[in-house]
Amino acid sequence: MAADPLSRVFSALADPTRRDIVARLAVADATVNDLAAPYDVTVQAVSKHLKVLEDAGLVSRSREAQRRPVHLEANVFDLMTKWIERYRRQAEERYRRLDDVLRAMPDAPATPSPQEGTPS
Amino acid sequence: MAADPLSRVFSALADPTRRDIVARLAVADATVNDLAAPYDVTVQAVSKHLKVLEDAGLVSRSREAQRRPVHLEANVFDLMTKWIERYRRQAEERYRRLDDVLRAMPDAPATPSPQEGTPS
DNA sequence: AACTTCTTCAACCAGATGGTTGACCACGGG
DNA sequence: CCCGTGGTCAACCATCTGGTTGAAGAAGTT
Repeated sequence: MAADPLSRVFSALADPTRRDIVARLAVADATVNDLAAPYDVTVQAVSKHLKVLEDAGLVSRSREAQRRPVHLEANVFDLMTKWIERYRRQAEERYRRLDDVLRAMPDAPATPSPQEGTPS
Repeated sequence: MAADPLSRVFSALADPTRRDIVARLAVADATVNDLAAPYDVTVQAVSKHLKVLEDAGLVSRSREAQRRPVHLEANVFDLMTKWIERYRRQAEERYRRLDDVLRAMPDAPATPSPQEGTPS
């Protein structure tokens, strides 16, 4: 439970129910009961899901009478996006470089494309 | 284990070791033994991690003599990025709209901007 | 003060997860 | 042919996770 922030965010979104909750919170804030309605699990289970999302910083809960409206904190998405983009870009960059190497291959017979394989 | 693709990808990246493996594969393909070297866990454990990454479609393993070079499939990142961006955008849009509503508040005494507003 | 509503806490349970050890399979090199 | 190397499979273990039920806290309503 004491994992790094990135792990918590990824882990929180690794559950379909929690992703659905996030999707609905993107439209409007909602109470725990509202959020629990569509699913056939108990309210307590949804409360637990919200705790996971809250620990990940994806959601915040305020107080309003006996209700606890849940609010989506979209800015935490940045953490993930940055991580993802970094390695995606890096991988693509590497791919591009490999292409260059292949294209500039000095002692290649005649651009050995996969289609015209040497017949054993 | 039979979860939807998005859950598998998020879940796969919810582990620091696996994220580190992805980070290293973004630089260059590597064998299981190479990948296992830096961590103080057994090679079998790393092999399991790779299986998780493979099931998520983040990684592919080819055959080359007795070695099994692991390759990063960066395109699967798109799945996540799309999901994230969608709801981030939606949440920001909602935020913006709320701002508009507040700004256009008809029966407001004198344009209650956040700075000078009496926040209840 | 008593009651109802919204929510969380606590204890429990089944199944997934991350790790271990030990055996095994697939190669290439003597 | 046998052996060393690279990798996986199988069984086992501790812990985490998502769900349940039951009780309790917090804040309005009557």
